[in-house]
Amino acid sequence: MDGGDGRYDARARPPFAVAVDLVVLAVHDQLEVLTITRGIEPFEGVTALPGGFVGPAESVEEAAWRELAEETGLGPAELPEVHLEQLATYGAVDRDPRMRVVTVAHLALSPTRPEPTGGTDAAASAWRPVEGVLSEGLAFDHDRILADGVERARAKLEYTTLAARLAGPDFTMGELQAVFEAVWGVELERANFRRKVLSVPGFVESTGSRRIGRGGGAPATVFRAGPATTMLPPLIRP
Amino acid sequence: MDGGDGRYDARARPPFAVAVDLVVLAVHDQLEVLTITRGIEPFEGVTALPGGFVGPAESVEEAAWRELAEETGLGPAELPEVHLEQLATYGAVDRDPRMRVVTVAHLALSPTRPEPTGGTDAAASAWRPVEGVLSEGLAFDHDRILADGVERARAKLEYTTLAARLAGPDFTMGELQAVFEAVWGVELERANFRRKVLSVPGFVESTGSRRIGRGGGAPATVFRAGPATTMLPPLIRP
DNA sequence: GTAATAGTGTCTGTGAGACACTATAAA
DNA sequence: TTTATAGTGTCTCACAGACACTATTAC
Repeated sequence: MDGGDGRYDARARPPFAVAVDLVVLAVHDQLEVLTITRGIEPFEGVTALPGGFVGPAESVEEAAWRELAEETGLGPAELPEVHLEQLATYGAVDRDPRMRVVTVAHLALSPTRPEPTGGTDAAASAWRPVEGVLSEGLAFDHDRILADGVERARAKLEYTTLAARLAGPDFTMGELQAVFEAVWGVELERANFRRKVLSVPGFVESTGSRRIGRGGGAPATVFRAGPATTMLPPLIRP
Repeated sequence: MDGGDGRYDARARPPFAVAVDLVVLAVHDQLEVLTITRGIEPFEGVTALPGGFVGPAESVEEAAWRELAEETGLGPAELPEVHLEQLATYGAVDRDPRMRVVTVAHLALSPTRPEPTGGTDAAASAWRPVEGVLSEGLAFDHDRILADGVERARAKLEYTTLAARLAGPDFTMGELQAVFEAVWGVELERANFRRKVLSVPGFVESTGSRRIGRGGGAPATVFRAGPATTMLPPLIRP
């Protein structure tokens, strides 16, 4: 790790702070992201991603889960339903004007859109459409982090079964298709989509019940996520 | 980044060190990785990945390129031929027994296997087969980092044109196929492989010349890497 | 009735996999 | 000659995309 050259003295090193930032995505009608409005300088009043510093006694992964729980207000019962993975690390020298901060960004995909009552400043948290947030801009380098997170989510829908988690505890085939269409920003052919999803073993399971959607129409079979995690061959976006 | 809660004091924070570690891969006959043998405790005499600390005035990415140049001895002329990308960040509390170190691992793919004459301890650097290194074990959590790096490389060959860079400045179709087979550890069907590679626009370009390989046989067309970076549809490993 | 959604059937084109065949080199 | 590699041809099967058709609900 240090190249074995012996140049090692903890006190002599300048202070690095290590943080985690979260790209928390959910689908309502469009793709939405959990944002905060900063209450202090720098970037006071500007939209930013939730996050915080990694504590001395917690791993980076533990810090990400802790921040996720704090910002969403989700409890131990609902948190396991959220998918959390490391996204990338951002370490430009001047990305934070206050001091040297290296942040490990994480991507979270939530089946629901919990009211952001938790966290240290609840009123400043809000779910907002990704498209609007990206066009209006974010504090620090959070524009790029959000863009990278959205791209990761888009790519992961292609070869994993994560969409079934994003679609909620249960869902109709139309609702699952709507998740793909919202994340990818495209329209899919209904019949081919259904065939593909049902052809992947363990992607979805029928619950046996049926449900009628908003605009009427025939009752649809209700599914839940199955045990599979990957899709082979993938479902490639058009 | 700090959640806007104002709990901010650089001096009050415990010292985090931020490091970069490198998984440098090249294909000779098998898939090989650049390793060092640690000269100091902890893990003195144990195989490890090259790496080092991020300096106060350099970005994480700059530190990765600097370490890559130091460890491989490659100069400004050859370094651009190496593919370098961020792999993942490892932040367990006790991953380094000396102090809290968060390391940003990077993956490097080199077309050649330069003699590791550079670095601070040249004699301790060596190219070794990935399979053997993984079975013998590595210092710190470098086992997992190497395994993650190899898996990333395997996945990237599927949907990018990186194999053409790994195959060297120029290569025959048989040599390019050998790169895929070494990284994936499988055998591919020659005719179908050739057709697939040639069907991707910009994957490879013919140089016009021909070359005869080790075991004789008909002279083969020599190719070089083309401008394309992605493969659609992908070349999926069996 | 119309509009909207769910579910199924079917045709076509692309491409991967398997395998056969010819050509050109070294030993 | 044998052996090894390069290059091409062809057949089959899986699957994505497009589109048509019926069924069931709300209005």
